[in-house]
Amino acid sequence: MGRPSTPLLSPDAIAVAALRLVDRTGEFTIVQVADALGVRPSSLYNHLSSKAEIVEAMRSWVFREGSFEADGAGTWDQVVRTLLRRYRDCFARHPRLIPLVTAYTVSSPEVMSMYDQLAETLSQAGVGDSRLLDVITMCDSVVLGAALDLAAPDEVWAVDLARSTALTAAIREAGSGRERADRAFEVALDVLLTGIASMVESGRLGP
Amino acid sequence: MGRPSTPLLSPDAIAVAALRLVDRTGEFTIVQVADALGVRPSSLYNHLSSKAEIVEAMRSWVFREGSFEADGAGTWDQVVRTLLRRYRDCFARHPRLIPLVTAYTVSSPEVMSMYDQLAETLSQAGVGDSRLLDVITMCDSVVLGAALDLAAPDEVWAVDLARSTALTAAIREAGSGRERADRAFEVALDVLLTGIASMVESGRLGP
DNA sequence: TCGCTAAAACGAATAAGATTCGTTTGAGTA
DNA sequence: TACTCAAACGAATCTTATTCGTTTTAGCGA
Repeated sequence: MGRPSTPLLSPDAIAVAALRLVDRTGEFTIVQVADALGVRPSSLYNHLSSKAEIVEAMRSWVFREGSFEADGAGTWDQVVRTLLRRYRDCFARHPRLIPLVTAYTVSSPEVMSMYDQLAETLSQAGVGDSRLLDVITMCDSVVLGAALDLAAPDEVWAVDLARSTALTAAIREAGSGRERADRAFEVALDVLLTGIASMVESGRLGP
Repeated sequence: MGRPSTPLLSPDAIAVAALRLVDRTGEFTIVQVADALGVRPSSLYNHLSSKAEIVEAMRSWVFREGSFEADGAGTWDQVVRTLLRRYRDCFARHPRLIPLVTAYTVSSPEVMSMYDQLAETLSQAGVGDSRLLDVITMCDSVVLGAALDLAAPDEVWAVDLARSTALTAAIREAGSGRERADRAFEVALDVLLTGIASMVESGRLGP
């Protein structure tokens, strides 16, 4: 015991270990994380000072894993689509983490940089300053909502809960699980961008 | 002590007491709820069998508080707007509850009935069965996202975190707090319904 | 009206979990 | 070589949820 020649722990190492537990079981405890790292629980506090900070470290790690660098290519709506897909992908890789991180909703720096690119792109597309933040907020809503959808159990869309014929038919038509959620997100992107384009054109998102 | 002539507790009474705590402090413990009701903690377990069930009871109560009965009047898009506004209003009345209930995302019966009305309305508006659930999912995303936005601290949109001039300007233009979130939601409804209408018209949401 | 059952409260005990703190060892540095 | 600080440990603590057995009494059938 005592200080080891090479450190056993680091915020990232802790985040990754915790993330593995969350991916597998949907939750984690300090003891479990410590065990996974071959270390005593109290040792974690030399690197992160609360369980909430571990969750933050997980969020940060997950967003660093996915890249938000603009590849700038294509029309404005293609750029927006790409950015939002990448954003959602970060969540999609770790669905069980979603309930933990949406409970706080603190935007990490990585996400802020995506907001920046979103702002530039939408602004050039003709969205006025006075509505820009509202539109960005909606983009964020769509992604976060899609993430929650991803985390939700399938039984949310159980046929027997539907009363109307329309909903019953809709549920039957739709697939299930991941594929359903993926398709729904793509449709949401279509609706979102069609709506923005149409409103810009008619001047309703002007300055 | 012993069984009282008139019961001190009920799931609703517990939910309301817990909700008051959440509204005030953002969290609750079993002991606090029991204290508020003038009762011992273990007594709660005669009515609800876990803390998670208390959260469920709160969710249920909050949705019963708001009414989703269709007033059927107006064009299809007015009906959808009304439904989604009421849905969001349920969350908006108790912003601090949002992080607790979005962590689970189990749809209560009350919400299912709203889905039914949404399905009927959108179906008659021309959304095909094969895309209907996707569109409903998006509506849900927009509302849940807006709810999370409502629960988020204002500093999410801190000017000094923005790097691009577009985002900086946008943040300056936007107000703050509740009014900002409310306006963003209205814009989101505009974009959402404009997008749906446009896609229906061009046949991209057909059967 | 009597007696049975089960509801609804209590109180004590348990157990899990996060967090603190003092201690130990060894790495890096003046 | 000595000093300092980082990083691990282990024990202790404190908060919370939850369980279980007990008590009292309401409601109900005979």
